[in-house]
Amino acid sequence: MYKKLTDQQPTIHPQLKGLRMTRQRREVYDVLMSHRDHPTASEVYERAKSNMPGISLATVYNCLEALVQHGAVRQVHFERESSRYCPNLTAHGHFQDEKSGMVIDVPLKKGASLTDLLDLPEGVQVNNIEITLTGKLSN
Amino acid sequence: MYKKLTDQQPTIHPQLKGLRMTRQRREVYDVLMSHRDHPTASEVYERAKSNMPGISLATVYNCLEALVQHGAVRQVHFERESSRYCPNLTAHGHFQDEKSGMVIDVPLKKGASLTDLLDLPEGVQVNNIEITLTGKLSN
DNA sequence: GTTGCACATTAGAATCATTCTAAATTTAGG
DNA sequence: CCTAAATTTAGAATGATTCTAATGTGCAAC
Repeated sequence: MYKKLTDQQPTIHPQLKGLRMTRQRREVYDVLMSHRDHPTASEVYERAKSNMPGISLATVYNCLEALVQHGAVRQVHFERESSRYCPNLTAHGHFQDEKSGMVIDVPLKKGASLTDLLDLPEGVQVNNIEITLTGKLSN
Repeated sequence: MYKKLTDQQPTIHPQLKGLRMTRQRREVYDVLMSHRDHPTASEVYERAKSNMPGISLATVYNCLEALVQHGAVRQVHFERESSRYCPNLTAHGHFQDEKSGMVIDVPLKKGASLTDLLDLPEGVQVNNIEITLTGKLSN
């Protein structure tokens, strides 16, 4: 279970080193770490408001951007739907159920590496990879 | 070299079977097949206008959607940028250069299959896969 | 070859996620 | 405690895409 960040214990989390810690960023980070689904910015906003009623949507966007830039959180995209945010930093892809819209993490099999599946041209430096699947979750 | 579709020779292309062939759909399809880069809807619109000045942007969107539904063309997404359209129907991913925005196809190594790299839960039916890489094209 | 009608096209308005703006506030270092 | 630089905020702006409703057209059936 994720333990909420407090003012007393501000930045133990390695991913947040070097990121100026504001109340709003802490709250947004807590929202992501405690639910661990794949909320959109608006969903994060709704959740954050329950603890911090005055927070604004623009701030939620700003905080999410800062967390993404620092590598504390990843952005996930399906088509041109709203960006979703994922705190799982291991190499993995995402599956979205077409009916419900629900997103789940899809781990890579261990030892597997995407880059040796792909025929990349010489001299490219890959900074980010997204693997997104869509389909039906029959169960 | 792709040979333009004509009214005389309307629908030899297997991917277009069952799709009602209008002048506009033919034009949009020709644009995609003859350049084979990864244009956005607006770029397709600009190119289509040179042959068919009266075509509208809404129609280009409609035609692209129809071609995608029929599996004649694929949509490609980078973050929340405009959708791009790709006539390459083989299994492959896409790489986008961060500086220029240019997109290139990244083939899978032969014999390779993405699904046996991934630890998918039981009973999921995968209908679509996108593999998108971003980074620097150093050369 | 003609016809009918379901499906397409069109211009412009509407939508909606996201980014921008500029003023007020807050953080963290000294 | 003070200050500079960064952050927050409400609301406006942006921009890709979709919607609307009126007009036009492909093509299957005759």
